[in-house]
Amino acid sequence: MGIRKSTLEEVAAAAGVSKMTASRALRGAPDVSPETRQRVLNATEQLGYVGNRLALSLSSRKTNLVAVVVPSMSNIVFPEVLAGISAGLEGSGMQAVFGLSDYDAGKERDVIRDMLSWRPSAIIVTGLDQPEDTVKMLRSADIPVIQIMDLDGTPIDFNVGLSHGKAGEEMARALIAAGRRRFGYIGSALERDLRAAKRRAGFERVLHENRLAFIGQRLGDTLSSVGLGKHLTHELLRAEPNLDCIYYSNDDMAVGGAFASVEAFRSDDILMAGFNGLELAAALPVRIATSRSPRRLIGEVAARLACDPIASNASSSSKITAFVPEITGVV
Amino acid sequence: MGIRKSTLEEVAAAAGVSKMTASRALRGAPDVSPETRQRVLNATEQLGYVGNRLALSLSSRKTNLVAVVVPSMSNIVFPEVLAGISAGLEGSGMQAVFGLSDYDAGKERDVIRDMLSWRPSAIIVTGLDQPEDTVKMLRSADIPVIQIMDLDGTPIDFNVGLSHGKAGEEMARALIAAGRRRFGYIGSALERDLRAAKRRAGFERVLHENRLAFIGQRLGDTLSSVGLGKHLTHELLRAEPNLDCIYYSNDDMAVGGAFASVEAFRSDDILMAGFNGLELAAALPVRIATSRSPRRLIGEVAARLACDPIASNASSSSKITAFVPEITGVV
DNA sequence: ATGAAAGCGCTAACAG
DNA sequence: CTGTTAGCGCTTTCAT
Repeated sequence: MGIRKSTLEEVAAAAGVSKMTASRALRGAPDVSPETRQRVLNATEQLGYVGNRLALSLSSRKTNLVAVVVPSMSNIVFPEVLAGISAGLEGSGMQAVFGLSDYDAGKERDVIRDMLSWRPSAIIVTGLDQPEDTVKMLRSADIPVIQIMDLDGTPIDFNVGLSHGKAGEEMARALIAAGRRRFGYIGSALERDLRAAKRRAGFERVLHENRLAFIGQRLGDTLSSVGLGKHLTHELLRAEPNLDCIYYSNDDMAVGGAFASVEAFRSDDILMAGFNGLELAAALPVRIATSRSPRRLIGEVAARLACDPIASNASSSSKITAFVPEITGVV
Repeated sequence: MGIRKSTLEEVAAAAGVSKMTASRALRGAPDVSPETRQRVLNATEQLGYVGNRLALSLSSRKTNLVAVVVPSMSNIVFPEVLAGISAGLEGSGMQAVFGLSDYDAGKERDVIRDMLSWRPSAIIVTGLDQPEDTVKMLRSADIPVIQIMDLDGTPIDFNVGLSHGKAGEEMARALIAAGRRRFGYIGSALERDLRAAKRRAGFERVLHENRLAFIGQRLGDTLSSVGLGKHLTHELLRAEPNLDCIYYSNDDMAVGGAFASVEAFRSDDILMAGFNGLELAAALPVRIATSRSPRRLIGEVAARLACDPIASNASSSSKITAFVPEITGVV
């Protein structure tokens, strides 16, 4: 249904040439006489011809498709990555196809298998923690695999992102240097959001190095959100009133924490620290600390690699592109 | 490159059957002997065979692809629509392909043309204000066209959304009923965000009916954001200190306005009103008014229509699915 | 500069 | 239950 549209053959007939000539004319091949080309173009216009990429790709054995798998759409971070990819692909003739894993390894495997059946020219996946069977599938696809966001692990092929372990460490160092000592932690679904778990681990590592520890914490089990962050913060502040800093699994949660601190009249004596550097966080009436993740840029770089893995790779000589998040708002 | 993988023929050979039998076995056709099926499955496993959907779709003349075009990814609203679509498609065997228009009609046309070349089974586009040539292209694609989000206009085929004109009207009525009289307006890029413009027009219509008008306004020219809303609010409050309510183009801007009101110690005597009903807005330490748009649901309904336009249509008897946003926070 | 033949990997439509 | 014959709409390759 709906797949029935005019074909190259009909265009060719209307223009009084062969399929091949029509094909060449449409693709702008050099060896077609100007008038023939014009006749073909007219016929195309006339019939409202739209090429069939299924046939094109099957025949030419290239799809110009980039498969992209991200865990979620309900946090603005991944849409921004996708926007970056979309921008990075612009003008390259490549098309992105997106799939969602919902932070679920099994679902991720299925989605990847599904996308591979379209024979994409490259695939971009989030994180480095795919189970072995997924990795095997990715390897045997025999196309460039670009793992993004995370750097803590062993990449399959290309890798663009940042070390979340180090991001947690650096944030802890900055906060301790600024004089913070009584830390709490608030996060959620860490068994699914592995990057948030790595940040927490890094943070805790530095606390221990400094003979410190989280005095209290609250862990939600639904996905992170501003409302959840606010709720858990109220709970934690009630249980542990003398914290001077709370580290959150991300900025959404930290913004909720900031709201809670305002409501509890604690915004002056406790600092909330998150991760991502959301636009929103910068506009807040109270200051929060955060590490800015260059997520849009990560998307653009990954897209560039997907377009031309050879050239992009040659120029950088390494298959790993590492970013270091910038810390702001620590006082 | 990369498109070379094992084929059905190889699987069939390895299993000692014909291509057709292998094909039937893999698709779970009823008339294949259990042992034959097992042999085929083994061969599939062995070779790491992944079906080629290009060939499948070309041959069977159906793609199970749903094309989706949204204007942007930088506002959480559209990712949520996509998540809804993704959820609504789950289990149907359909796959969504996304494209971005950047709120640009020309780009939208190109993106749509591009997507149509994949011969999708249905297409979902945002809004009702496509230029004529785009509409013509959509019509001649001869597949279900589902226009989402907006209801104010003439749909091509299916239509799922809400009336933004009425949403603006209702918000104005509610605010006036609550005693608000001195209104300001803050928005941005209204020549591109047509739905925001429709809300503003509806709002203004009701103001006029009540012999009221916007006392002051500020219009940004970049896309809406919390930071922009905050900045423009500070400006407007300085120029017009005695407003008692500001209507914003959406919740992002209104949240910025709420932050500004806190910073200006005006949060008790002025009400900020937006549109969308963001999760964030509900967690704010100050109250804002908003109309909750059922964007995720719109995505799910659209997806269902894309899967089975006949059945879905029969049950509702109409090609239009209208939602009415719920107003909250008006005081 | 143009055309004819072959085939991409799969399924539909018939046989047996 | 299984196999055979034709394509799907395009490009590739080789002629002319």
